[in-house]
Amino acid sequence: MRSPFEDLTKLQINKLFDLLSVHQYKYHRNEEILPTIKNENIVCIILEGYAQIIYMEYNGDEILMENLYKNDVFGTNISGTNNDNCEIIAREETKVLVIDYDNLLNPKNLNHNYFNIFLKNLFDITNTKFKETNKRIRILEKKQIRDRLLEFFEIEYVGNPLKTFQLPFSLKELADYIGVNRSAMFRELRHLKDDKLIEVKGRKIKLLYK
Amino acid sequence: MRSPFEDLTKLQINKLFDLLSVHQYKYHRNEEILPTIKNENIVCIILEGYAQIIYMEYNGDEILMENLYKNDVFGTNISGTNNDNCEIIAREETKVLVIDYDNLLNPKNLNHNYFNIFLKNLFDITNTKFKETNKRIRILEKKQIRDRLLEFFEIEYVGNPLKTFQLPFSLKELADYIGVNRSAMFRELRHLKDDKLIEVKGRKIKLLYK
DNA sequence: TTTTACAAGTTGCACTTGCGTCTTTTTTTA
DNA sequence: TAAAAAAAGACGCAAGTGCAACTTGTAAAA
Repeated sequence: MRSPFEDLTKLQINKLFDLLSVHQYKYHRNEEILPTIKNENIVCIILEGYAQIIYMEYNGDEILMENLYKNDVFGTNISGTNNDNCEIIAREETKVLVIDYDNLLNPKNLNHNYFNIFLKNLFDITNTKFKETNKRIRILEKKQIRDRLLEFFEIEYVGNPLKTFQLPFSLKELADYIGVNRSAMFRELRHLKDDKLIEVKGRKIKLLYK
Repeated sequence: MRSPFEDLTKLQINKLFDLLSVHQYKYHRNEEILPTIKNENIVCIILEGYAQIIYMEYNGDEILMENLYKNDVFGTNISGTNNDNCEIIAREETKVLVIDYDNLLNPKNLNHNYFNIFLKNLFDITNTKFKETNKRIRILEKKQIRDRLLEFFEIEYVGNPLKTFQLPFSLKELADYIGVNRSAMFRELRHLKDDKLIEVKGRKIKLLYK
């Protein structure tokens, strides 16, 4: 993950924090991050540690929305994932930087070169996240599990001449990612194998079509 | 829709176009936009007219991904919607501005105030789009039509004290938006009515719960 | 007005999927 | 190394959904 502070010196970073009147908070393992101000328009950066965005269903179910590691950017105006029904939980000792979004858009800031570098970095980082989200939309729009899997392969494969790739996560997590029941996904993977469209060895998948 | 050129004078906009060595293209009704360079990292802005992003399924189906009106921003690094399998079609006489994404991130540009204003505008616009996309993800993640509808109401309702709102589009389009079969959605709306959870009058929906 | 087109609404059926439950395998922790 | 936990894998069943085909309503075009 690219750092939002790329191309900035230590001195510039300090100036930036001052300019944006940022706040820094520290959280312990399993502590909730920003429970009080989560409805403000803010942008946050993980300076250290590891946290998770958990979405609370109206029926009480909890869904893992996002893993947040060092340099990850999140916030109401960035992803919209932390709304009323979200909890952000530190999973280890975690340091978070909080920036007011409206302050971030203040035209006066644009006079400072270090701010502009920072803005450019944020722009690039959020665009990368946005692209990932749109990939997922293309998958979730499909009505059938088979189509979702094939779309996922299409996206992961992207012209890899070996037609083989390693799943970036477990099959259980893949089921969550493509939004289907785990055991139903297993069944469909088996059908794809039976139809000689793919080969599966652990997390390694080989495409036999195309 | 907010303009990417907000807070910029005519003169500044001209300077900006020069700095970014932008290209302008003009398309006729039903002409494909940028068929040749669609795999480049670019950011585009609709200067005039109206276009659509169409996604081509591997089975030949065509899906409307996005409507693009004046001032709309799109491109490979912005939404990722225009990839290999996408066509962008002008639906009337349409003028498009094309900017090279890497050029947009060139640190030298940051010395120009008008560029920084433009960057800030783009940042804000794409964040707004990103938030919308994340709303849709929250809906599409649900496994059942009922849950998708309730999540949609949750998002549209957002504390409206009247618990009543007007659908921003037709029921057919709503079915596409929440990614389910139209007639299955109708059935589920009826069930929600039968269970006295909602009242429906045309496109007006009243929530009876909460 | 009549015609045409499209959205809204209904129904039956087949098939897909979610879900629970179970066994086996692999990985992690003690 | 053993024990515990998590992931992988399988399966039956009921519920939910997609799909096709149809009717009704409504709004635009001839």
